[in-house]
Amino acid sequence: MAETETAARDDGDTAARARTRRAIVAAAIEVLAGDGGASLSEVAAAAQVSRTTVHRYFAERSDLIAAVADEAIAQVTAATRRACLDRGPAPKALARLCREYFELGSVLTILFNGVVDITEQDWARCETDSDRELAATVARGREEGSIAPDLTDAWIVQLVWTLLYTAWTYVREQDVPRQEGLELCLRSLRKAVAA
Amino acid sequence: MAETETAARDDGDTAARARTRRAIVAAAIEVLAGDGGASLSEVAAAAQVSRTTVHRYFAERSDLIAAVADEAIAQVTAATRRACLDRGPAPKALARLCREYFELGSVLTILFNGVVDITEQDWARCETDSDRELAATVARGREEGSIAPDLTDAWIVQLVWTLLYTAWTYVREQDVPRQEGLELCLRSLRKAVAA
DNA sequence: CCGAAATGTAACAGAGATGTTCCATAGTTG
DNA sequence: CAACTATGGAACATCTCTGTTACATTTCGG
Repeated sequence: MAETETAARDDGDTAARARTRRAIVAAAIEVLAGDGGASLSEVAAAAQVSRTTVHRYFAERSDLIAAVADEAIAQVTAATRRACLDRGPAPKALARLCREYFELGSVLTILFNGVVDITEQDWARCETDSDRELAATVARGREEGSIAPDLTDAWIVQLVWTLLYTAWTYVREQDVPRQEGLELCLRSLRKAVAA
Repeated sequence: MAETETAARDDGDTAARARTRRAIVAAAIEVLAGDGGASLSEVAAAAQVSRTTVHRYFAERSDLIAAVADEAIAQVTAATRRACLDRGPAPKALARLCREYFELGSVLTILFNGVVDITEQDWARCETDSDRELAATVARGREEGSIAPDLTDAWIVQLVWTLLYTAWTYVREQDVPRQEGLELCLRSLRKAVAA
């Protein structure tokens, strides 16, 4: 949900093409979250489209990956906005952000695993605007005295992502209700960063 | 260090062959930690051995992967033993374990990423004896009242691995001293699991 | 309904990795 | 030295994935 227009439209697309393009990107996110090295055939199958069609929209594999990255970042940006990080106490804001990010599911995995594999370089989530907002909130909390002064911004940013990823893994592998995973994540984060 | 005999010897190996076999497995661990889909040529190059030689020791790729997995688990088992989990307060024991695991470096990454990719199934670290020991220590801490009663064993096990992985990533990406990453990891874990 | 747009099917060439074989060459050991 | 071991190098078939092309078929809007 919340597929706006970043990688969803190539401006020049008809409605039908836009639909197909989004279906492919969405399928790619799901498939690549499970296996970063998945073939285009698998993506095509997941999108219920022929491999040829995938190539019609994304000439090279890297083009699809780029679209996936764009879409993922767009979704994270939207989720960050919805969290209204500048409102209320910093710890509460972090919790709101986690709840929003948690809903992103596969997008979370894609980003955590370093844009799938983009250049095989595993540069993991490079600095995004969202990460900077998150870091700023952490800094605010530290000044307010609600966040531990001995933890760096970068560490806490990393920690948030890690805990979310852990929660998803936990839910998937332990076959536990989503909400339970999320609650454990929130509890652990709150205690870990508390002043 | 601590390469005992799990995947290092095929019993029937001369000293020379055992050396080569271990060099290949060690190189594979390093290379595959960086890229789970790395080719055998890359592994061979890293081991300073020809690709042919790699195939002499490991007929198929999956054989090498299996040897890597065995070696990784052996190292984790040894590290777990060194931590003497049954000694002292549970939180202290967990910290000792983290310090030991942290030293494993690439082995950590290999296991965290699900034995590289073994069957492409991303079954991530399945239950090992070490994990069970870790879980038992957590349970002990909970009974002693030193570990939060509202966090499940499985969650904390997952958390330990994730935090270690995060610490490594943090050190690598933020170009920060190893010890600083480790300390942040320990501090976060201690606070997160505290009763 | 008709035509253009969108998709599917099939085939192909090329790149890269795997796994195998054969032969040559170091190294080691008796 | 001589025999044996371990390794390197090159060549090969095979496989999978990628990217491209040509042609047939469906779909949908005017």
